[in-house]
Amino acid sequence: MTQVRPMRADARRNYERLLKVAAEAFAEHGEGASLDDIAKRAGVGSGTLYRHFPTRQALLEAAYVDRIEALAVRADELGEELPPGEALVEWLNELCVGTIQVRGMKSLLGSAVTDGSAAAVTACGTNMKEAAARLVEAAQREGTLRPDIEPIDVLRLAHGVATASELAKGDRSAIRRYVSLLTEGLRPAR
Amino acid sequence: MTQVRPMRADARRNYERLLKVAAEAFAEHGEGASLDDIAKRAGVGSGTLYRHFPTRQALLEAAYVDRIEALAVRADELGEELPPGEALVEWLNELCVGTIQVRGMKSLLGSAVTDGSAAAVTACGTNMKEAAARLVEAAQREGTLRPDIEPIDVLRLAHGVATASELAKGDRSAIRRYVSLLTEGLRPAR
DNA sequence: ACCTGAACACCGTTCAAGT
DNA sequence: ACCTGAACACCGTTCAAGT
Repeated sequence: MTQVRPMRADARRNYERLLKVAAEAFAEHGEGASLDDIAKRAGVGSGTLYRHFPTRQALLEAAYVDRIEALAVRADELGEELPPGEALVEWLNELCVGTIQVRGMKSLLGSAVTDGSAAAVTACGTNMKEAAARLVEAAQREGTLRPDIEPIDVLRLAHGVATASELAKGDRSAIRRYVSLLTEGLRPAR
Repeated sequence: MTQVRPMRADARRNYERLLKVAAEAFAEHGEGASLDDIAKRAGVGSGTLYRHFPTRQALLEAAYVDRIEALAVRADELGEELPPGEALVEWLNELCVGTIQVRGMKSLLGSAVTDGSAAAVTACGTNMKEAAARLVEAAQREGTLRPDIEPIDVLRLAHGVATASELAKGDRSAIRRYVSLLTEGLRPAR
């Protein structure tokens, strides 16, 4: 398939420096961190940043792709350890907490689950959707999840809970309340 | 109290033109609409915009203050027409739908319920929080709402549901599902 | 008292020139 | 093949000059 010729040594060095600096910058200043600043801090011209990462989303995704993959793997682990319903609840918990702790990841998750967005067909989006699908389908077979919920709904709602939690800033009890509310609402009608 | 001297005729004219144009611009381009463009379309210098509305939030709030007030009034109407639990559910429905339909209102609601934000002590924020408090307390007395939920939680969660719904873009059934999930989750534990 | 618009600072993006 | 950084466009914000 897509024959990936190895990068030239300097290109690869720049690519990796950019990723490292970008992760720091997003963590520090949020998803809107200055791209020019990232290039400067990485010691490269701004054009180089654009050559490697044509859009802000591309950089965001590259900087966090390993965390996304870890979350997808975690879904499968939980699916093996716990009954389907509990696995989904626990995964949602970790997903929401993780999304809030790592600034910038929320917007990445968001664009991955936006309908009609070109970014929706990214590796990270597909990864997450497949992971969610496995947990969702198992829980629905078991009867512990509302049957009208689609995998992508779960991801969107996690994004919503993360957004609500951000509004609570320092309030640690709020996020716990919001996640529990989400998982309660996901249970089938009484 | 704050003695409000009437504005000079030209100042008042500009103020009103700015509000009208701003509402249009926010509806068209979202909360990030260009302020310079708003000033130009209103036929005033950019300095005039800043004189009347020192921050983007101030303009946003002024443009939508009537809608916010209508929502607060609506809360009381529903409180008289329906049993407390149903009133809250119906109000949340209208709040979420209204927030999604009017672009720009979501960020206004968001900043109104952000902890530690200076904007939290705005007229619109207090208005909404008081309206929510009346419904929340009544429903909790009735026993149809989880006792650990605070009025501000309800507003933050509505904001979260609106965010999740935005990700679904055109999907009309998604928002219904997300709101129903929120109201289900708000019911006391079984 | 209020308005105007030039001036400034900042940021994203492109591209000609360089290696 | 890749990098650099000047150049451009755009936006928010301030403020001296004008009425």
